[in-house]
Amino acid sequence: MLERHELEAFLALAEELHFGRTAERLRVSTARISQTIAKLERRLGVPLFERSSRRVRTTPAGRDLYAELRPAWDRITAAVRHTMDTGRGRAGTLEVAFVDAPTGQLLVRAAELFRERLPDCAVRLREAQPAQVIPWLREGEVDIVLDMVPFPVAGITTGPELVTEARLLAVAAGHPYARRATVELADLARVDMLRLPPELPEGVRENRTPTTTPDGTPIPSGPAAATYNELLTLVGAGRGVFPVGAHVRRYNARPDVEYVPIRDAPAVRWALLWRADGETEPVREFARAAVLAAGE
Amino acid sequence: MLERHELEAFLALAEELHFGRTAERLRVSTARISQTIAKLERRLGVPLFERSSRRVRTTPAGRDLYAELRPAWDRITAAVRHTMDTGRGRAGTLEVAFVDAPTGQLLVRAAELFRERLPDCAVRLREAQPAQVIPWLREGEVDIVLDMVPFPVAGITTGPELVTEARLLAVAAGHPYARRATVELADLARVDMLRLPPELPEGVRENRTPTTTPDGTPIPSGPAAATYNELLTLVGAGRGVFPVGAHVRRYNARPDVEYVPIRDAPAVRWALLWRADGETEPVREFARAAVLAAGE
DNA sequence: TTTCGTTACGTTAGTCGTAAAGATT
DNA sequence: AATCTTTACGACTAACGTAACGAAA
Repeated sequence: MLERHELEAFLALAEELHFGRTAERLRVSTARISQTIAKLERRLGVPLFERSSRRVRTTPAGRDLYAELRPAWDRITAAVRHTMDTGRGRAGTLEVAFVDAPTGQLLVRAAELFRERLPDCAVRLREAQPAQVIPWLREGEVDIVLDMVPFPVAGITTGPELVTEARLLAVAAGHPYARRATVELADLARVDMLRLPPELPEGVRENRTPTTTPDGTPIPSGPAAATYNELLTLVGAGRGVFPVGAHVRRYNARPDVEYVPIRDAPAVRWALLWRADGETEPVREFARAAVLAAGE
Repeated sequence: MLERHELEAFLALAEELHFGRTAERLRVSTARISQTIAKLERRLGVPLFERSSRRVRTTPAGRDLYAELRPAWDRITAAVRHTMDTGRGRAGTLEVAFVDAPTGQLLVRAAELFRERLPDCAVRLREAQPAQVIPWLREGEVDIVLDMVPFPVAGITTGPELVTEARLLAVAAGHPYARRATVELADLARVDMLRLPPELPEGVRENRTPTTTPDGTPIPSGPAAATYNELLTLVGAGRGVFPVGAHVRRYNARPDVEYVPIRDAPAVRWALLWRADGETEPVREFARAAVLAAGE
């Protein structure tokens, strides 16, 4: 027994001595920390913390346990990190994915620069669908993904921003907006916004496809779609609109879709993502190479 | 990352070098070991084992990882055990439960003997319903339960057998079997067998309330009930029959229920149960005391 | 043909967040 | 009254077993 999440909750709480900060640090709710610690104490049969709503302190048993657990757990995480570093290191294969086909171009250049620095580490480049990004990173299916940010997901690190571009609205060629030079966020209240798949967390979806205009007016929802081709096909068929980055104008020109700048929308930002505990030397090196490639 | 079950699967497989034995040792299916290791290797990006259907060997990376993880994990488990021992030890409270009221008598005597050996460790005795035994042990709500065995549940240890007694069939006072000196297992095919709650695992329920006679004839099922009082009430109301230990004849005599020995049924055996990783000094001491109390 | 590891799939335990309640200063 | 922890509850992830499959001797 003694699950990983219990161990980490105990160690973090013993250091923070505050449920709220512990929860924040571990990116979970305070309720979860409370219940995790309570269950652990029941199982061990010993109170590990004295707490009131004002003060949290370790008991002697908690102090002793912490003194043993902290170094042992550090040793385990260090060993795992070392295994990852050497295994996927200079002789392994770095798995890199991109979410939107055109942005993949940047990664090809990055891979060339990367190869000069770590010639023995191969790079494999593939496309990921939006809903695959999180499970693929979590399961180690890929090491790095180039995706839009912000990407507020626990356990996933956002690397340096590589590209910033204007945000355009993809609309059907025959749509009234298609003839305008620009639109505004407020205009979205009068069109249907296509949706990303429900597997994506709320924070990510809201950033890509807002549900309200800046003044709070709801934006109607259209159908959901899993891939960019599906989305653009739906746009072309007049089923709704979808915000995209400016590069699609060049890479995804289609007769049935027009792209209109959204005057007051925040820019589209692209960055590399990786598993927080998967930050190996090749990952860091690839991130450096990608920054160089983006600056060219 | 690196969950407890992954860590233990890795360590066990590195020692056994055999998926089947590893699964058996950890009390899970071989399929689970295979998938757990595969996922771990994907996340680390390194093969940890070379395997064919004939031979399993560690890779160099697996060997190195094992050398670090084994001592660190041992240190963690030892620290947890030490915390449990001292916390619930000589100055704590041992939580003991029994499933069937009359068998609780034995525990009262055991608690007296226990107190002579560990005078500073209090004993609290309570009754548990059949469906509570597993969650109560798992969550540390109780440390020891006196229950019928066999009790084939992962993570729960069966201690020494304390009592063996004849198995009787509880039948309604007016039932034809009530006038017989004995019945046989084959006779069960012609009555409704009351059922224990579905939360109980298959192995435990089948032992208490068989679904077939020895020659494979199905035994009809009656309603399920959660407590012994409910069960006996249903028996008295003619809703079905239920196998019990001989002690109920003395402790649960009721006008509406008769108890008839089942000539060819295995004896009812009682033993202490505890969480496999909750075997603290007080637990071992209480088990010794219970053996002495049973021998009186 | 037997033994052993892997893949596929449906089930369920247990972790999760939200929200409301309770406690302490 | 404000701040912090605990309890309650419904949702969903992911670990689980069964069973069918595939590979090696």
